[in-house]
Amino acid sequence: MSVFAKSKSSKMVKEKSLIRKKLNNCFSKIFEEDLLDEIVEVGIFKTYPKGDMLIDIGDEMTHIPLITKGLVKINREDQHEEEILLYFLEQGDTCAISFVNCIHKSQSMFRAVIESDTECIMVPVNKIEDWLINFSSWRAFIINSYHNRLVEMVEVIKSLAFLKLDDRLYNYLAEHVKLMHNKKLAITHQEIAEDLHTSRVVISRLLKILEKKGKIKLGRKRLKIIS
DNA sequence: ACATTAATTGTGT
DNA sequence: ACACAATTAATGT
Repeated sequence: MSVFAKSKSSKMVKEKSLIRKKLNNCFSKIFEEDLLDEIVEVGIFKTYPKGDMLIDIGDEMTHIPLITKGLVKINREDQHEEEILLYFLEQGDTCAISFVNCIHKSQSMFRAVIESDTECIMVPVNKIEDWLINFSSWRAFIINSYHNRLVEMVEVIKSLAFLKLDDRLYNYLAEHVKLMHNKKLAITHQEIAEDLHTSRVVISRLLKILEKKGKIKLGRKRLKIIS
C-alpha cells in the first residue's frame, strides 16, 4: 500500500477519504462495499451555495449528483417561461430523471437550483450503465429513486388540481419545515409566490390570515410555523 | 450615528 | 391585478 499511496498526491488522498466519509454517512446502508469503493474511485466532491443553478434546461448531463447534504429544487418551465415546482432532492437522493438523459445522451428537461447550501458527490455518466448491470444495490437505488419522484409528482398534481391556494400554501410551508428540519424559514413572499405560481400580493394576504389564526409568525424575510 | 436607497411587505381600490 | 404606502434592511458618509 505504501508505494501506491506515496505516488498519489496527498490532496487526492484527502479528497478520496472525504468522499468515503460522506458516503458512509448517507449511502453505506444502501450500497454494497464494492460499489462504495468504485464511487470513491471516480467520484468528485462538490459544494454549491444557495442560489446556484446546478443544471439548466437544455444542459447536457455529464455527471450524476449523489446528494450528501442540502436541498435542491427541481422545476420545469412552461411555454410562458413560468416555472412549475416539481420536487426537492435532499440527503441520500439523486437526480433520478437525469439518468435517462445520461443514458440517451439527451438534454435535461428540468432545472435544478440549490435551495440551501448543498454538498454532493458527482459521478461520471459513463459509469452509470456499468453499475446498473453489475450492482443490484445500484439498480434498486435507481428504481427506488424513480418511484419516489413519481409519488412526489402525483402529490403535486393532486394539489394543483384539487386544492385551493390557501391549502396549497399551507402544504408548501409544512413541506419546507420538514425538508429544512427547521420551523423558521428564511424565505420571502415573492419566492413562495414563484414556487406556487401566483402573485406576491396573494401570498402576503394569505400569510397574514394564517398569522391572525395563530398558525404562523411573520417577520421580514422569515416566518415561523407554529402549528 | 445619521441619511439615503433599495427591498420587502401591507392594504385599498 | 395594480398602485402606492409603510416598514425594514443595507449601504455610504
